Amino acid sequence: MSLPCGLAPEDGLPVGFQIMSAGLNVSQLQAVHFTQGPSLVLAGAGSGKTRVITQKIAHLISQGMAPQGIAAITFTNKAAAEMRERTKQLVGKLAQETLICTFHSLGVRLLRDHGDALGLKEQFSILGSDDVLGILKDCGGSTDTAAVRQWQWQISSWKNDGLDSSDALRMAKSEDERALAVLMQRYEERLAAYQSVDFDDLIGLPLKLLQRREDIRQLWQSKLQHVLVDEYQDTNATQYELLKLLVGSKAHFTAVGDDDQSIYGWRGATLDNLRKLPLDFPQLRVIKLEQNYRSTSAILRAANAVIASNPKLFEKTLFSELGEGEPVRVLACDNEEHEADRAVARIQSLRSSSQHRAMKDFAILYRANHQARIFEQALRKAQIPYKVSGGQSFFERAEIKDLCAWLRLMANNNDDPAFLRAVTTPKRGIGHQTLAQLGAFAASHRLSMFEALFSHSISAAIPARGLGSLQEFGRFVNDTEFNARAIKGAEDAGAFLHQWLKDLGYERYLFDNEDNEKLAAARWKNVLEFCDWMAKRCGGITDDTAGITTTSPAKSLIDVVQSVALLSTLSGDEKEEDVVTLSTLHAAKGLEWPHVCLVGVNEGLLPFRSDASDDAPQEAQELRIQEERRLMYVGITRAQRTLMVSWLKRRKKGREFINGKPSRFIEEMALDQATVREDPREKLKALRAQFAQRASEEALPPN
DNA sequence: TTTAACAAATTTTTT
DNA sequence: ATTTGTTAAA
Repeated sequence: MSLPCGLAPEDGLPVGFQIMSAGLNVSQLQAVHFTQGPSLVLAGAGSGKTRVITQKIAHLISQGMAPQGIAAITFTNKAAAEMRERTKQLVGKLAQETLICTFHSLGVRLLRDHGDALGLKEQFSILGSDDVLGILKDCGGSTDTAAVRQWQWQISSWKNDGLDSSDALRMAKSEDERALAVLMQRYEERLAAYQSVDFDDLIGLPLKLLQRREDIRQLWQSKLQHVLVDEYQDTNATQYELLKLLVGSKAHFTAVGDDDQSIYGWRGATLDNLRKLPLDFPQLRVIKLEQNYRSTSAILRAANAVIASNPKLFEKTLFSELGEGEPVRVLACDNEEHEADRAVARIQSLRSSSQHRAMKDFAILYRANHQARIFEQALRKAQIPYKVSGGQSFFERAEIKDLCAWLRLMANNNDDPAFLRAVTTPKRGIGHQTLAQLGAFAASHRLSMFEALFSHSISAAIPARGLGSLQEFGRFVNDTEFNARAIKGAEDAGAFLHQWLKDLGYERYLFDNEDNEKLAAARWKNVLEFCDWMAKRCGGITDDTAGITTTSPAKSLIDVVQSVALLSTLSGDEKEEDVVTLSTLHAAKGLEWPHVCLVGVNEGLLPFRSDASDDAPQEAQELRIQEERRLMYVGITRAQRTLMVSWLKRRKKGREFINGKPSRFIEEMALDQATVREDPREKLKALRAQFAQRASEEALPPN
């Protein structure tokens, strides 16, 4: 492949450079080579963005930059893992020195190192969102899950905008907001008492830290020579502020993103960050990657047509040199079952046609998780292997959460959510009555539940019977021998875990509490798998817990479990299985497949519409639609060779059936009328139905 | 007071 | 269909 004109870099550059530059196009090379200031790389879908980032890391190193001085920040652990892997392929072991992690794990790192400046012990806990839900229910005295979710959501968005409870209180416009701000304050106090942080704090607190402590800020600014941010369009206000403080006035950073793929507005991401970048950094170099290496022209044309209805932040048009390809297919289905059958039929027919198509070449993409179910059934019936991504994560499983709660509690006795879970698994004669009493006592004395347990005045508050079992539990948790082994026992972590499970009687507990023998066995298997995974993590070979690479030789169980809240899948089990993928559109971002079925593309489903969103102001409605449109764009651009888009003529909504309308995005794809025809088999079926009906009409005597 | 059995409600997207 | 809240039994 010939190098682009004017940029032939052979002379005057370090050895190894030519290998690295091989195969990059002009704009990609520009993006890689611009290192002396801030740059924004607008990377269209499939334009080789990960390649640019990894090549840039390699380039910086080859220019003599210390690998430790480079940070690459992503949003998901998966993206971080892939980036580390691909960097390793370019620079070898040096990749381990580079900080390649998610925003959240970077936050963890900052807080573990410097959290004491904010009154946070090193052993703080990270709360998952259902821990948070539980705390808010307790603080707000409500059991209405839906309502509390709303509070949780509002508090989270305040935090994402960089507001704390006093800001919220000051700015509150209604009585409701004031009440919520007060609740938020109570929530903050609780977290402080529990020595715990939530997901949003993992960004907000490090930001606070860098704002307040100049010494720490200096430390990091001099440590980091270049920061690369992946999926920049997904950053929220606090993440942007954090980035600015990390890079300092030198502003050596590379933001890589695509405004057309911004689909996380609902969790605080804002395109303002993209808009503001050229204003905040006038010397910003903007580079566009417009050549797509993934999809055929037919697919890309549909994608461009859809996104054309959105206002443009930066003008850019993707093009492909992979040829026209198969036309995009649109399919109208009678109902969900029919749609699932059609998707299965499509997979089967493509597989039986000339080329050898693997199962892993296919993906079925949908808007919401619950849509997966019907496709699972159909695939199972057809004996097609599949995996569901973006469903329930391994660490969400009850049995895994049980174990994590135990370990968390050992690490941080003040972790009340962990306490509440551990104290009742297995059942030890302690019920909500006793726990409510303990909780009330703890709250009134501003203690965590564990502290309250051994407080001297506790016996007055709780009947002796319950207190006895509680304190026995407390002693077991703090069993010195166990703790010592958990904290240092790195090499025999596996053996320790098994011993501990036995002492706990966890296996018996699982089987006693589940009358379905098989299910209990599956759970137990999960537990064992989890233990193996933990043990491996503690082994100290190469460790990348929560996306942070550390070279420390051995880690304790406690260290490992503290980052589990950030993980969703057991990393390392990413074995390439030859199976069909079922995925939400959100979880599909960054991935690609030769053949994609985009299903349930209905008005109300793909531009998603909830009853609540109806009475939102006009402008907000429009922004919502734009984000849904980007979601459609993401879906279309996942496909390499063929794309089928289907919609439902009748669909279930809640309990009853309603008539379905094709999504407005289907029309926006501006396909040739000829391609929007129904599948030939579909026609045949319709004909048959007509025939049958006519026959029955004839058979029946008129009236 | 605890636990197990039973009834009812509920679905956007996720670090 | 799964999961949460309520009620009844132990």
